[in-house]
Amino acid sequence: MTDKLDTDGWSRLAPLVLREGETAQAQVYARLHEAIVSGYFRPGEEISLRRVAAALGTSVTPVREALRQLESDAGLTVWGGNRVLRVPILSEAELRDIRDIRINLEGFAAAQAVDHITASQLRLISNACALMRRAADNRDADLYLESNWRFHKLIYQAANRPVLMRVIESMWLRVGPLIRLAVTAPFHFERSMESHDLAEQALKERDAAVLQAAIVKDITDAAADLNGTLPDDD
Amino acid sequence: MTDKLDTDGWSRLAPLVLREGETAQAQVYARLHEAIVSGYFRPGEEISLRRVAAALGTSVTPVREALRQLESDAGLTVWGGNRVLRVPILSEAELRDIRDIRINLEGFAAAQAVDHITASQLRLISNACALMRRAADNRDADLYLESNWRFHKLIYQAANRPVLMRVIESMWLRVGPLIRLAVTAPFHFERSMESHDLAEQALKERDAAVLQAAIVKDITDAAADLNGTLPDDD
DNA sequence: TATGACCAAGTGTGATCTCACTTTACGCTA
DNA sequence: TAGCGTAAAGTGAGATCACACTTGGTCATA
Repeated sequence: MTDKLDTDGWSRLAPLVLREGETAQAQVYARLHEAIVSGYFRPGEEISLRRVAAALGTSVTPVREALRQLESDAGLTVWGGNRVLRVPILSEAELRDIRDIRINLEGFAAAQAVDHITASQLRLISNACALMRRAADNRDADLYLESNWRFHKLIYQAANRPVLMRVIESMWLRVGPLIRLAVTAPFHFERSMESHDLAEQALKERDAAVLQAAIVKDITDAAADLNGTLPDDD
Repeated sequence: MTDKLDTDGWSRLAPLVLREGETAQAQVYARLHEAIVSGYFRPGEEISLRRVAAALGTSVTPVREALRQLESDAGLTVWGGNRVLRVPILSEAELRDIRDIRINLEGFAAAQAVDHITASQLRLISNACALMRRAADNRDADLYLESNWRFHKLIYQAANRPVLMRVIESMWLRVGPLIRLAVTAPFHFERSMESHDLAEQALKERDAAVLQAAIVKDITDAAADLNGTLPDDD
């Protein structure tokens, strides 16, 4: 049993600490959301109500609502006649679809960020970029993915667009399980960091056009690497 | 009791007909989704678990999951400390946010549609546009809203982008409760139909740039009218 | 040994119940 | 009459149970 758990993401799901003022359902959702974005679960892996409930130490009720919510966000999809939930296996068409949405929205958000960004926000972004560079040098995938998301998130948050931010997050949720596989692509770190450096520089110079182009390039390159992780024939 | 029901959207919620192969939860979600997009509920109106369950003839369990899903789509939001769900009252910032997302994504989808659209799809779109024109002439808000959504939906569907379509739908879900109020704005029908005619013509001529511009103009004009429906001070 | 039938374990779904909390309305008191 | 306090009704949250269904393995049979 334990050996099975060690090979997947279940072992990383620590029991819930119930805080007052926050529902169990919201915490379950947050845990699973983070787990999926971080790529703890492999594409195609089954997510069982009772297993999640057992791992998190709650009943199935909050878990069901959280899973339904994730299904609504397309972070999970129902599978067979059994209606079991699985981490989605994206098709090439869906991946292209997501890439183009990201290009449109994240490019727009980045351009908007230039007008509103503050010095302290810029400092946080630089820190995230530096952390990401160190992770890339050390080939530390976990740290890289975490700081990569933080880097992008901080930029888009500077645009001060809550609805837009939420849509962008949902796109990351969809590609989350794949990103971990993509960083193993040859030269992924190097090419990705080129775009990130470019973006950071453009942000400092408040050059919206260059920043947008850098973000678009980053997304395009990443999508190409993601495409390489797809099964050849399916 | 009945007089109260007639003034809001509850009376339009007919009891569920349970079909096999489809979960009760999915049907509840579909019913409420349609009701919100169609503007059956006013912004700020409370949606109670037990009232929905009673109206639809099910227990609260499927309703809770459906409502949670709608909350995830931002079709509903939690209100006070009571955690009661309400139809969202959009702020000016959120409305602008949604407008810009729509401009980016629906403009892109329309441009993509030009390359893929078939003759039969074009015919359906023309039909929807004609229906919408008739509704505008008759000042028939219900028919107008329905055919308006069908018109846009058919165009975007021609782009053949499922993920993109879903994101666009979620934006319409958010503005749904407001749209019904916006059609009462002066000259809304006339101005809106100008853009629609322009879009239909561009689609026939397969002119992506003109089509995209027409869609963007339609969204921009509608957003201006929607802004007029917001409470003056809140 | 290969194959088919059956049984057990696991799955999501939906109903029901209890609980804590908020809101509302009624009645008592000053 | 105005104000306050209490009780009742309504709210969502969470746990638990029964049910139908799928899946997996095992055992018996050919």
